[in-house]
Amino acid sequence: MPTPNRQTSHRPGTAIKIKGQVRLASILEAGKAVLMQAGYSRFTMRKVADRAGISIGNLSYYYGSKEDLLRDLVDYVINSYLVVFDQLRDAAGQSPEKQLESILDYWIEDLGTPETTLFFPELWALANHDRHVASLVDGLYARVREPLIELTGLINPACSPAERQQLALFMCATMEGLTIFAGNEKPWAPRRQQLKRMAIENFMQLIGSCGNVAMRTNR
Amino acid sequence: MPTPNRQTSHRPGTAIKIKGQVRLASILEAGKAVLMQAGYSRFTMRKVADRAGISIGNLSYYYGSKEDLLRDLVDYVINSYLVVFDQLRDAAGQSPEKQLESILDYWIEDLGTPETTLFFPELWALANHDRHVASLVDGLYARVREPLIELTGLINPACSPAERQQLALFMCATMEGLTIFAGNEKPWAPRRQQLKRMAIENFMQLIGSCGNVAMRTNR
Amino acid sequence: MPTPNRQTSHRPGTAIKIKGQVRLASILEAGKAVLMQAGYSRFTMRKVADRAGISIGNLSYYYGSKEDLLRDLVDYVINSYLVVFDQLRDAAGQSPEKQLESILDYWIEDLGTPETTLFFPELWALANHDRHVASLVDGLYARVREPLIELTGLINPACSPAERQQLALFMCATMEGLTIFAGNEKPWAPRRQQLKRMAIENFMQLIGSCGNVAMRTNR
Amino acid sequence: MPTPNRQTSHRPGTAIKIKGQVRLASILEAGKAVLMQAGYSRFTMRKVADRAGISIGNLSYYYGSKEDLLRDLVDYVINSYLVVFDQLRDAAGQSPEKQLESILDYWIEDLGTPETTLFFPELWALANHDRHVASLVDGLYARVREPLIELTGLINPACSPAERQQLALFMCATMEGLTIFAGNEKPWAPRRQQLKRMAIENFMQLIGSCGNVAMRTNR
DNA sequence: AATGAATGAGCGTTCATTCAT
DNA sequence: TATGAATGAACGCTCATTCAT
Repeated sequence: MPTPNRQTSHRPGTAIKIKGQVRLASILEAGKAVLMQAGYSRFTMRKVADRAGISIGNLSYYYGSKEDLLRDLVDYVINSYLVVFDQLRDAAGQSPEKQLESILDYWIEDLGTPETTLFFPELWALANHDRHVASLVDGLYARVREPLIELTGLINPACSPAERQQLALFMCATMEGLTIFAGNEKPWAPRRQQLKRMAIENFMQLIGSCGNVAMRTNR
Repeated sequence: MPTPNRQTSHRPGTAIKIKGQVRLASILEAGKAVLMQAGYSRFTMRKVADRAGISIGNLSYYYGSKEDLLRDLVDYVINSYLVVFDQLRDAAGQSPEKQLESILDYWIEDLGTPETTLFFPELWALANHDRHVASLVDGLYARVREPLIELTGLINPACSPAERQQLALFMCATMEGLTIFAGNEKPWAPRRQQLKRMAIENFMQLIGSCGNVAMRTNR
Repeated sequence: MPTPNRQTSHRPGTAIKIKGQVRLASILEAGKAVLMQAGYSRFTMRKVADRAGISIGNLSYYYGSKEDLLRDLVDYVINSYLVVFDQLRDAAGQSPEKQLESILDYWIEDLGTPETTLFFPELWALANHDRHVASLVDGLYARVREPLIELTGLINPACSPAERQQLALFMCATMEGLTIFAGNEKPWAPRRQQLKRMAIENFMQLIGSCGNVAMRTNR
Repeated sequence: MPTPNRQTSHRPGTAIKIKGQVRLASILEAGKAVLMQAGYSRFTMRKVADRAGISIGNLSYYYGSKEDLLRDLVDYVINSYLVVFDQLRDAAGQSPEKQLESILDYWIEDLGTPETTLFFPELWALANHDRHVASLVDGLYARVREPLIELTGLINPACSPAERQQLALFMCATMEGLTIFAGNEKPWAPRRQQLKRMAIENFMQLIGSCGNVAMRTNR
């Protein structure tokens, strides 16, 4: 499995020396914090520069435009999620059911963190207005579905590839939807564990019922 | 079932004559269009005024601040969803299974419209940074869950109230999550019908398995 | 002594009926309050209308422009001072010294009121940028000096008319200067009585020394 | 005697290089000119920027708010008066009477300049609505009274400290009051020299009569 | 690699003013 | 007389961006 490839958008010729690379990282971390705390509508170059402890002039040296910064930022954050997801996948070694359960378990715990609760809605809204962000988001979810598709096939070999993809998408939808209701400080946050159990049991049943007559009609 | 109550935030003393009320409506429609097309980060008073065909001065006459306009706008759009949802509920007359199916059917069709696809992600992002919007959104979903909870109880009387609430929330989460993946012009839009069928079958199964031993443990 | 003539600037054709005259008076009172509390830089038609309990539209019916309102307002307030001053003058009947003393006494008490402390500095500043206000202010002080000039002549007949005018102006200057330092809530307000005594004694001495060699040279 | 301390309110991090300091000075000069010519009610950031020959953006770079600019401006102008006043005090070397006379002479000449005639009434009006300006003005006059108090004591040692303070305040009041009547282009401007002589003689007499029975009663 | 200085467009908002009713 | 509705200019201020150093 390949390490996620980052597509950097910073100004060519910058971030060449080590100091520059460190600075770049601090800018992206600052940008992430600002985006999460303020939301994209109040996401400004000044705030990012301030939080990174540099001047706006210097920020402009690395990112010639706000758009470039945003894209790099989205790419950066998405990749950090992918890295973790890939690690999760590698650290398997158990039955496919257990592996799936552990992925879902991690996912639902993560969706309860402030980072994920705040970041993803911004991402979804952004994707609706920025094609580049949309394609990054698509790429993220495609990668996230990969282990789901794989494990679904292992759990129930009767599942066709198309069914497995749809199942993976369905699980994704439920999990992302739960972010809105059971994310950090959300009304259903106290019931997160029960929702987790319901999701896992439901998904297992769903995978099990795959290949049935009902699911094959009219497709 | 009560008609949704709108809490208007426009400047007191305005929208008193018919002309003003008409204008107010046109402002809210314009605001909705701008919010959907441009996203909240590019949602400006001038754009709303332009689209409503009035001057900024006149927009300010009705809404003293952007915040007021946004709140009224969110309230207005949310209420228009509630109105439809309440109609859906009233137009029942069939078996609870069919009623649930028709709600889900409507829901998934609606989530494929540009309006819903564009509006809701903005709402989720906004709710993370504006308490007032957050409470309006909470209210919306509470109302949306009502018929779900009711029908779940009719379909499977073995379901406890707590279970029914959780089930309703779970269904909500899945549907809203599908907006991101199968909304208007989204990658999975062509598979919307299959996803609909999967959702309905899955939810029926889920409701049916309610009250089982597996779901009752550790709660 | 003539009653002060008010030069009204309200729109011709308005304030014809009694209701209109009453309204006009309430507008002027409202304007006075706004000017004192907010200062001219924050003196707005809206605030005046609000305080008068009418709409801006109706305020515009009476005063076609802010400038007109301001002029009428200044005229109105100035006249109210003149009315009191004239009463003071009429209610004399005592020795000229006592009369002068009673005028100065009233003056220094008045300068301690919030109205006078707040209104006059606005007037002085306004007069520097509005010729019309300047001439109204000049008229006010000319009238105020009249009894001073008269009494000075009665107290010390050796005073030439020119000297008497200069003396009256000098007294005016001191009193108005005291507004800045010993007006309402000003640092020297607690010492107002001592300052009053100092002023009265000093002016008496000054009037007494009029006609002396020292004051006549080089003029 | 300490050099007056300026408390600058410009945005931290600006005016660090020489160019910035020069710009700051030009802004303050521009601001002074605008305040004097237009009055505070028409004192706008744009006018100041225009007069300083810079963009509003750049003005905002130095002063984050109009309030900050105004405070710095008042502080700046007041300090320029204090600098001159302190020089006047230092350049003594003569009899206390002559020193006092030279201060009053300078004062009354200064009050005839357009700068002083226009600036101070704005200051008095401003002080009524802005606590910060009020305290700067209080500080100014406290410093201005210092040499007056000192010289009064030298001229008439019978004067108690309290009497000397009151005398100094009284002289201040008269001089500031004269600004309104005999300032630049004011009706009494042609009689400024005679008023000066009257003031000086009067103050000398007043100082001389200090410590008398009349002045000591009831205090 | 980094900064302070500068720009100009655009923001939300307020304002005096006008007008139909 | 009085109001609600409407305008458009101007306000203070923020913003992304550029540039010289």
